[in-house]
Amino acid sequence: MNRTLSQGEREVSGIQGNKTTRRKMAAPLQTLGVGTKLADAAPFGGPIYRIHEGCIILSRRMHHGPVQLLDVYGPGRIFVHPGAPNSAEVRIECRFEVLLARKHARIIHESLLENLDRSHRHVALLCGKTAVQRVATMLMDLALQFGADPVAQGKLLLPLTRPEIGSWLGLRGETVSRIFTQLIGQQTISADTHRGVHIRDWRALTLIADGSD
Amino acid sequence: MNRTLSQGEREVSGIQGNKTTRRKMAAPLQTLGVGTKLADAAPFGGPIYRIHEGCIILSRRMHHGPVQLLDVYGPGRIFVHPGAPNSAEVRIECRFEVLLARKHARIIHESLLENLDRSHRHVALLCGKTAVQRVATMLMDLALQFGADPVAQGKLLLPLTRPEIGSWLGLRGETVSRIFTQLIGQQTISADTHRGVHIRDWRALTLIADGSD
DNA sequence: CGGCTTTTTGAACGGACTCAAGACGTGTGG
DNA sequence: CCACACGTCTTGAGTCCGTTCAAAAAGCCG
Repeated sequence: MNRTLSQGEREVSGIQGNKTTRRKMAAPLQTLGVGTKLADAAPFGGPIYRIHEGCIILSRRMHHGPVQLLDVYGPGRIFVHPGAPNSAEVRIECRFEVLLARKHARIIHESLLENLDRSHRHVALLCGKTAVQRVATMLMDLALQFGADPVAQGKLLLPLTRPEIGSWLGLRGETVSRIFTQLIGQQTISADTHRGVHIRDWRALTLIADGSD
Repeated sequence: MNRTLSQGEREVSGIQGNKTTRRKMAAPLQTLGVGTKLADAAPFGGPIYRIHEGCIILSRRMHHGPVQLLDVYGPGRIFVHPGAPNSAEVRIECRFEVLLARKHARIIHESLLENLDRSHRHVALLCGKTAVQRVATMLMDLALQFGADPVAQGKLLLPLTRPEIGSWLGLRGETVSRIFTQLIGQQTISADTHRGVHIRDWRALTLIADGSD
């Protein structure tokens, strides 16, 4: 279900000469290990990745001190590194393909619109939802992104700590913690470790996320 | 300073044949009146506007009821109409130029990144700032967008009602109102009507916006 | 001047925060 | 295998900021 860190063919990275191969071949995948910081790019000219496996988190250093977590990128998403005050970090070992601005213009355009829409939904979440609703929404988002099967009560490995989830959702780590125990108490989710979460009642989660209680 | 509604050459709209004119000519400007709803576009294929004068507000119908205000577009900004659940409305009579996806690909790409960054800053605002900080930040944003001169204590005509400002900032209209009177009380701004605002102390506003008291 | 919408102001309430202690898990070395 | 230490997470009690609900005031336009 969810992609774990270590598996056979890592270190495929480096740019293999693929100029003379037949067109439409599978692009060469690169690999980056956990903790790697993705260097920020020249304004509007940064590299663009399509993530195949793993997880990248995007955050931003704020004016006076704290770090704001902005988004979590999972398999399938296209990551465009924004400019200066942002920084990106690999959280789950990451296999990805580099997209060229010229060649994949349309896909990049569409995924930028998608990311913008995602950010807008996140704004709506911050403006209109309570703490419980936010956590429920986040759990579903991560579960979908990281392939935990909605039906089969798939297990989800959270790529974030409690305070990081809090930063993302506009809450404190303590509040996130309280809500986890609350959700566990009412059998909506269960947890074997702090990071490993089972979604037991998907339907209940959606109801909570929408504020229907 | 700020562009008012009625002035000479309105109704320039409609597409004038400009095929045979010399290249790099000024694109024909279209005009839309206050209250016009911009029809939502086909997925990823909507029209793209560069705003020369006026104001467009972007909002979204939420799942159960309320409307979420997402952004306010002023002169100079490039507006890409997102898909289905979003809607856009002209708030100050608007003169704009239509950009073609093919021809202006680079500019559109850059402005998408800019809008995404803007949305990220807004998320940071919602996560980390208090009500006063939010209102101060918003006032500076609108002042800059609509050309109120920072030095000359320029007047700013708010294109939004109190509840709308509240929706944008994740607050209630009442709270916004309270903070306006508070800012007026401490001489940071002044107001001749509910919509017309003078920024009296720009430096103080920036301090408030950053949370330096 | 009347009727309307928008804004202001007030008092009580509540949800998330703060600060602090305690429990849990995880890795290390004996 | 156990003891210890460290970081993360949990839990509690009190506080604060923004909300809620309601009424009064101020604009706006006929």
